[in-house]
Amino acid sequence: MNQMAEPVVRTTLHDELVTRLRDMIFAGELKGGDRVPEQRLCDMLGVSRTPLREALKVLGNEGLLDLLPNRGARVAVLSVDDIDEIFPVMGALEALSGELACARLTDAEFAEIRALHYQMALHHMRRELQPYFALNQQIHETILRAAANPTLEAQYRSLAGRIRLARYRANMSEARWDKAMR
Amino acid sequence: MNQMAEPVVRTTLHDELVTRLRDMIFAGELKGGDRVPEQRLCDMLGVSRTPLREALKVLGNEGLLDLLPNRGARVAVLSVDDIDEIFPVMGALEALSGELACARLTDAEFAEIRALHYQMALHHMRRELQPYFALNQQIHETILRAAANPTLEAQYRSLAGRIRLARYRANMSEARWDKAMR
DNA sequence: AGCCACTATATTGTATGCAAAATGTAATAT
DNA sequence: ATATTACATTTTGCATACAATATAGTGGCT
Repeated sequence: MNQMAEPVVRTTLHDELVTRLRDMIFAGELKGGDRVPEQRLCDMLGVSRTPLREALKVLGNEGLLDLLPNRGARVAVLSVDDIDEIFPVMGALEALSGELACARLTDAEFAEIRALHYQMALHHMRRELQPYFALNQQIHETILRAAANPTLEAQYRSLAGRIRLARYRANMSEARWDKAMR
Repeated sequence: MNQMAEPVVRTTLHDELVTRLRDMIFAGELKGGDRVPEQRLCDMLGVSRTPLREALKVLGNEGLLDLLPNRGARVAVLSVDDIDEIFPVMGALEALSGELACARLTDAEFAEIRALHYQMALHHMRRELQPYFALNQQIHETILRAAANPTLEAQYRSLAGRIRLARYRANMSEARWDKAMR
């Protein structure tokens, strides 16, 4: 027994459904404000209502769905106020993330991030929104991983997910990543 | 119709159960590492397993319970590493909280907090743990409310709840509230 | 036509039932 | 006596069934 056995990935239906539904929301298959028709989803996914509803409760708790008693779930819609509320919190978490990461990063990794950052600044200068956001996210992911704090990661991802509900995520602006980077 | 009607508090069983179980965990009726016997709880609370299980899923997602597939839920136990992981995140949120609060506090409110803070320092000096923690929490609550950011509040409370699972919450130390206060 | 009451339908909330998996126990073998 | 297997019991996961609430459709009325 000198080889580590494959960890058995035994999963439950509702867990699967949580991630599945999350993805559907992010992919826009379930759009903001839409009702979430339980029965239809059950048919689509080939499961019964019980696990699906368990998943809905979890997503409701995460803020991705609004759960109205007796009136079903709706995909959350973010008002401008909501966004203004979430951004500072994400900012604080990013700042901490950067702080923790700095203490652990090797020079090589740090250099890589600097390179990504430089490239991102370039895209920004050229107003190339799409690549800019892609790099931006990649940098955050890298820093977050380097911070090596699963709690932080979970909290951040949760908020990032909510923000993704907002169609326009313009001005995830410079001031913030400067701060996040140090 | 010149008087605002009482808002109808129409609640669902699983929502009720989420808060109920949370309280039971905080009160220590369900202790760390214990199995959570579904059937027994159902009998105690007079509900069926369906809403109870929905509540368990939510609490699992919050990190208060560990959900083991096919093996039930256990009240989460926090390792020292877990705590070390959570504290910096809470610290960051507290810092933000203080920052936001400062921008909104009236002089009177600020003075009140200073008074509380002074009193707390006194308790600390005299090594009166119990009153110290009580005041500490009161101050945090006040600042949190003053920050007027429900998202921040929710995130913070979630972490604070997890921390409450740890029996010894010694050294929620000075360095932190200095920072949180400015 | 527009508005209200009423009925029919659909959707949600909760309870129950059943199969699969895990836990506990007793009997057997070493 | 310890370890191991086989069996009985309990517990979990999921599906279904039933009751309560909301939605929508219809007809009558002003």
